[in-house]
Amino acid sequence: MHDIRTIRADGAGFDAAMARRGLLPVSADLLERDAARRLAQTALQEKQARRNALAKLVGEGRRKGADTSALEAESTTLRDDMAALEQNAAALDGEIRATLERLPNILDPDVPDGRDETANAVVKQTGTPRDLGFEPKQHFELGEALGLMLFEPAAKLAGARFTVVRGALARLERALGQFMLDLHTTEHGYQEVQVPLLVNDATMYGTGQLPKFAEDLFRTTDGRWLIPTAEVPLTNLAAGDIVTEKSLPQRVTALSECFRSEAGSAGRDTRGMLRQHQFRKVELVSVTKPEDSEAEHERMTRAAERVLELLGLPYRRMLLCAGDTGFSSVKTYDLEVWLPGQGMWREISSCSNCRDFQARRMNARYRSTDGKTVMPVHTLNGSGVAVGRALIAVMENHQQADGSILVPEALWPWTGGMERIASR
RNA sequence: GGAUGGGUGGCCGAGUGGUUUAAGGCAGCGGUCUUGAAAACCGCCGGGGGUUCACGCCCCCCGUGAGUUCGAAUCUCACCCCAUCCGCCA
Repeated sequence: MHDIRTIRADGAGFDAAMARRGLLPVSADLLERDAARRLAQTALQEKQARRNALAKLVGEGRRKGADTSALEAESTTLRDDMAALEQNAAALDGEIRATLERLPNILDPDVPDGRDETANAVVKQTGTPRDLGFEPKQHFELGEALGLMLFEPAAKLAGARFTVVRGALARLERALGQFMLDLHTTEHGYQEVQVPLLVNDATMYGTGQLPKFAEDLFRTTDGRWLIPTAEVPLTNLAAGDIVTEKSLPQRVTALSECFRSEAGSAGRDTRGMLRQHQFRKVELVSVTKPEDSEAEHERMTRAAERVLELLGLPYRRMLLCAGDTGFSSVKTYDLEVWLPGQGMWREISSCSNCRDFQARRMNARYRSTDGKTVMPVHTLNGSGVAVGRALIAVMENHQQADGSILVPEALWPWTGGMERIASR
């Protein structure tokens, strides 16, 4: 949510920022309504002041036993005028708000121009795709051959975009999640949190899923929403709070199920478990002072990269272009992992700095140590990393010619020493 | 699902129609004292908005929304949330 004052200060600059997102100018219309709103509000407040004064006079008059009927009559006539002005101001305020809450965040100057993912920039690459010495298989070929990754039963139970994983592969996925969680809590300073997977409207609004992206979400019959990422509950932990400057930064992480309707991606990635209605993800969320968010963004992205490095997975860090950067983000790094079976780099993590955009929506603030100012915090979120996709990446990168899969050594403590997954 | 009790500033908590301009405490900030710290004492100290070059002045906010009234934290209605007990339940 944008501060109308920044638009007042530089409407042309704001329009230029929105143009980078491919949006038409809105500042002139907004400022016109803003001026009208303030006019109505000022007039209303003058009448409220008069009413307050009259009420005081009536009170004093009655105590003395004086006739106050003239004062009361004036106050009564004020009421009608006030109601009209109040309605006018509230309507304009609602219109301004309705526009503002659907406008995306202002992009960081670092973000390259571009309409889609083809304009994303490679920031760096770590590890190189290895020549396995044989024709690599895709994860679902490996999984089905092992008899441990099943799509027919999932379709029977729930439909398309679900997967049943069994046995050693199920254990491997569980190990991946535990490994990531333990890494971030013990080495990267994040506190583990268990969060609700069902949340209310206000929570979805706070992180920016609502009101614009309801069609991407699942809704329950009692009006709640299934979280598409733990970013939603983790970030909203700060909603409505004023915290002390000293308590920042706050870093939290959760391993959670995520639910996405995948509306609009019909036909994409239909084979395998790359794009599911339900998947697990370890999420990282940081709340910082404004001046710290940029450094925190790098730090968080490094934390996610560390996961891939320890798993021996080649990856590259992408800086998303204007057209590919999400609604709430000013700057996003995607981590793309190499999938030998697919022969492609695929997203496995996305780390975003939202600055004060979500904080304003959810009214999350901090008080400076000198007690003088209260300001919105900055919020950041990143996958650290997607567990289901990590399972795919481990399977495809560590597959052997015989169709077995070597378990990365980093996972052994969580796999009970299981070092290889093979059919038996 | 049923019953009862609640929701007041960063936190706790008083406040049942008009000196509430929301008491008091805690925390925080500044100061006195001290080698330093603590304690004690003194002062400052909620949020949002309008207006003003500024000082300041004004308006709104006591869970949310309607209503009654000259006037509402206080009265009425609806809704939301929390706690406890009962029922059901992993």
